[in-house]
Amino acid sequence: MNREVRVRFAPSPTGALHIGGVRTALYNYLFARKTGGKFLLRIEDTDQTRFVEGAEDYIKDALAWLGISPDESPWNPGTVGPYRQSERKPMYMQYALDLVEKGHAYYAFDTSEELEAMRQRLTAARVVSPQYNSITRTQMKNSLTLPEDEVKSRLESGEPYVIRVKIPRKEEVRLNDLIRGWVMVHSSTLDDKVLMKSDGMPTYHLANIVDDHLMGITHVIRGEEWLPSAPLHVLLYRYFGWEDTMPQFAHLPLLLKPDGNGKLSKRDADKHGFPVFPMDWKDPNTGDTAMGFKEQGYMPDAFLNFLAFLGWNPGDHRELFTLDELIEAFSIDRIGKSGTKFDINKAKWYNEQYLRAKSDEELAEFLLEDLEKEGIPVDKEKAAKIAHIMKERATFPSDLWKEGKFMFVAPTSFDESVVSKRWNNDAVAVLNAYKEKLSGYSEDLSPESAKSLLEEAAEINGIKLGKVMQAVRLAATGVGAGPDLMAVFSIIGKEELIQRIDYALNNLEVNS
RNA sequence: GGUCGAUUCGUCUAGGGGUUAGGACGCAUCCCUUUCACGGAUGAAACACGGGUUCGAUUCCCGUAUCGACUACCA
Repeated sequence: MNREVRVRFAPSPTGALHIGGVRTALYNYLFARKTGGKFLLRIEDTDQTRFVEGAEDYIKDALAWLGISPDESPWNPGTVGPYRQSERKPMYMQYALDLVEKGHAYYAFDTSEELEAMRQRLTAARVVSPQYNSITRTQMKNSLTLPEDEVKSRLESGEPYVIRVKIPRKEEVRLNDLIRGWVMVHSSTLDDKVLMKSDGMPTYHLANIVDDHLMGITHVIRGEEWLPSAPLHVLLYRYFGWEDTMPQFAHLPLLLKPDGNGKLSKRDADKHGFPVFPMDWKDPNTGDTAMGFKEQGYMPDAFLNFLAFLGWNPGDHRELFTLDELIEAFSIDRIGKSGTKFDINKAKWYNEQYLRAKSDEELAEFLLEDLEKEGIPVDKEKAAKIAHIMKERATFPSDLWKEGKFMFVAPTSFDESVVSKRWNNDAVAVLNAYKEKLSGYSEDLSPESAKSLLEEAAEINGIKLGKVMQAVRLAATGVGAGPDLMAVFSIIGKEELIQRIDYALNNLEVNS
């Protein structure tokens, strides 16, 4: 039985797509591409009370930003649609009924108060885990305990009901997880989960089995939080008679908080000042905006590379992978088992690697954008030159402007520690001489000419250039560190440089 | 509490019955250099614990501990 691989990413539109979800989508995508299969996107919106406006668009946009493109989705449907569970609503009841007919499910009429009372009763009786199961269902109001005609009349009268799966009392359920190996669970620890809710919508458990079956899903790659309910899903496949086409399961390790323990959450993001969402997300209910990797300056290829390595590795020492290379190298058996703590430093490092690999022209585009916002007109050629000397020291594209601001704006204040250490009579003498040399120089300043003029200025004063270099930098940029100074001079130009030297000479005092 | 899962440097991880336990991020030192950064070199840094099995265990088995997930008419 060699079916075409079909995998799905099935988020629910209840808010921004979490980074863990993005990684799940990525692994599904990589697996599909690697195996020549299909990657589907299915929206799991069976809980109408949790629907959040804009969440679906967010999922779509976030995946698009990263280049994780579904082969089938609500926006480019294939032949097994619809791709939103809310739109598939009419399909589910017949399957639930089929299970009732086969004796694997039953109607239950208990109100939430009655359920609560049951739990309290069991807790009081010191039952360790109060649940609706093979024991307790005999004391509840359902089609197993009620007379047949009463069940019928309740159903006909329109009384609200749910359909629950009837979990056998004693049975060993086993499943062979692609990542974890054999997992065995005894049915006595499972409960009679609700399959159909009283609002006529299926729960996740029913919907995902029915849809995965109908959509021809061959592999279910999802988060570890689903592992405990996986045995239930196996049982459902069996009850439906779909065991021979049951997908294989792969439960991914969780993404953990960087410190301490627990699942990575938005709270951690705020605490540590890094994003957990791919893009900015404005909560329509609170109006709060949560920051995204995109807006923080992470580039999609870098972010993807970073994400792929959170729980997976290629088995060799390579670190930098394009999407195509990831596809080529990917395999499920190289996914780790244990939870992965989130380290934003690694994300930054990846971003730096990708930033440096970009051409000066590409980076100039980012810089030009920022400059336009600041109202500073600069031509492309100059922007590219600046990008060239700045990119080795930038983490984000926005650093080009932030760290290179002095290229456009003359300093009006000077780093005190550098002033006190380096601003001396020698520096003043050299700068005065340099100023004159510059004034007498008729051509455009190149890095080479800037340097030779400076060397001359030092020489006529009998001063070694190295001794005053820091002061020269200070005068021109206001700080003691930065990219190659002669390149900077060439870029800002002769006139600007003279003005800056003048300003420094007039405003800085030589300490004795 | 119960069920399930996990456990190699601070972090991400490779490895797997006999290794100087490898790499990456971060950190430190040195080199390069007009500074910072980049780059290069070097260094500190790990098999959770206890029992087995074995000539030999970090690796296999069993416990313990710790951490996590799940335990809804949420997904």
